[in-house]
Amino acid sequence: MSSATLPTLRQHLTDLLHTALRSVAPEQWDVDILLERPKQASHGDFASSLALQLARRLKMNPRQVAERLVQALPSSPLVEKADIAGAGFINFTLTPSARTAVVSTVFAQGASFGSTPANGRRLQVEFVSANPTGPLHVGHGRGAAYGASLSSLLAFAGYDVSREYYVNDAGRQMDILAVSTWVRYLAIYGEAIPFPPNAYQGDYVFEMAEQIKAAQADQHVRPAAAVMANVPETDDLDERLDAFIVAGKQLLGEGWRAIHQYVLNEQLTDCRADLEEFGVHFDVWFSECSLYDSGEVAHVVDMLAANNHTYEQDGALWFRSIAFGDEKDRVVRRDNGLYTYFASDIAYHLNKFARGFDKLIDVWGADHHGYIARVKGALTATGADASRLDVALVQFVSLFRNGEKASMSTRSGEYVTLRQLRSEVGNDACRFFYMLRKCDQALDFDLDLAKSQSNDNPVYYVQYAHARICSVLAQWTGNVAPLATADLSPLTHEREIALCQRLAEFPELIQSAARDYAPHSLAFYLKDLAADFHGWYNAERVLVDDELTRNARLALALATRQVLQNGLSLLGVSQPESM
RNA sequence: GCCUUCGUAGCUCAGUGGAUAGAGCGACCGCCUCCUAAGCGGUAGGUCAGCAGUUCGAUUCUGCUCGAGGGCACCA
Repeated sequence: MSSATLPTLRQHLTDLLHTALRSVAPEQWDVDILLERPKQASHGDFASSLALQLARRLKMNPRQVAERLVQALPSSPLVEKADIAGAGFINFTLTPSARTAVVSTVFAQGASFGSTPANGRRLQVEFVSANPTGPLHVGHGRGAAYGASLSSLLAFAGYDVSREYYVNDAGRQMDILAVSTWVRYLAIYGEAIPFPPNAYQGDYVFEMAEQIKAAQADQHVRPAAAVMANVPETDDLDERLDAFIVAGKQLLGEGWRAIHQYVLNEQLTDCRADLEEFGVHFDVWFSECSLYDSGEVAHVVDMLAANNHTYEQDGALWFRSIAFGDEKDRVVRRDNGLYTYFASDIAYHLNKFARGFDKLIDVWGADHHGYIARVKGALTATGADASRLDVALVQFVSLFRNGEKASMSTRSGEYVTLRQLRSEVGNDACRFFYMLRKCDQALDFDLDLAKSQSNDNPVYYVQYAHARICSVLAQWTGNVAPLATADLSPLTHEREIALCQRLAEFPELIQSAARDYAPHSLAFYLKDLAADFHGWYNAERVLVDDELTRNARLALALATRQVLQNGLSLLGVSQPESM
């Protein structure tokens, strides 16, 4: 059985049905022939509902149609029989050699089993893109795990994938972090200023203040009274905070830039290290500032204005978003002359398109969903093809501690960081746990469960299957290479056939998971694969005396290990040889 | 009010235009002189939120109702 046979098994059966169809009902040649893998073993390896689809069009009894189709079915060396069952299903049962052929295929293809050759299509996945204003929290962790697994999956499925992090280094949030650090720094020098309640409160702000003191000494110290002189007495907290920022810029001059640069660099470095430790790598870190420096933001706004897609009102410049399906128009340039985040985001996406990607995938938090219409609208207005942008919305993560929902405010500093989670639960369990929900589903992360009962995490179940196979192999002293061509005919038990079927599903699973941007389905597949293996392992011994049987079972075990490795590595989960 | 994600076993969640809707946890009963018991086998547990429509067939698609989360800034 050649390695090329397996991926086309489904196609082969489809061709057989097509031939039969041309003979039975030539005028229905265009009917879509669907083949599915039945849930029940008694329904064969593949099933088709073609007869049910045709019955009405032919005004015939579905079972009658099925009978004619089966009679017209060409014989195939891969098909043992084609039964008619139920209302008119045609159930194909493969020959034993066709069923076990997947084992040889896995041996032949190894780490690339399940992958698709490069299709030449370039694709960009942008994810995490958290403001560099503090440590990543467990919500970012979900985006990171999802984006990384999705990227790996798409690359495995043949796309040329670029992973990108958009660094919001231009906005007010960075100024708030800088001023937060400065106020803490002043406090160290005894210049006590009431800390703005809406500034960043986390401990890392104190640490950065200490670091700036150590590196730059007292050059940024100004009298508290001088700072407070700039801050109006008002209950508007945002207004007060902005006044602090203005005071900092005025009193410090170049020193403000130094602090701003320092905290940005510090947070970005920390963020990158955090993600790399989590096995999440980015090819490009794209700076929002660079869009301003290059003039791209101004250019895109001018372009929109030149094409009459904007108007001025209340001193601000508005994009006619309604004309492109949004629910209201949106400001691109504020009355104070500054561009909005929206403006730089339009420029950013145009920049992405200009880089030649066939498809852009943005991974956003669910709270950004209202943002999709305006971004796509603006892209359309500039003449870009907005359908080339897909947005994957990842629902929220809620943390539960002692059965109670934990606070998750970045500003207040009361949140569990990704680092804490990783150190308490472990990277593998984290990566896998995040993939146990589809991204549309809100994730309740029970910290107590994840910490105290981490052994219950399904990731260990999957890894354990891998370790068991390694253990069997270690006790067998033979040479692995010849197993590639082992006679597989001794693989006749129900569990062995089921395991082979599961292995054969892997390439299809990769395809559908990539198509649907659904890496979670890979996690569920791996659980199923591990279950099939554990069941077989308990029922049958691999290292039996009979050489033929032993070699066939070793080959099946090794093929299973290969698929576990291929799948786990896509999810960024390690494959320990012993546990 | 509008947009959006959900509603499936006691709990947490998969899944599908098809045949008898699944897993883990929890409960109960079993399995290590034998390749790792972080494992396996079995039992119990369901009005797939509700109503209507499309269809040969709907838990799946469409519409409405009810319930839960999220979003509706000259913040990012």
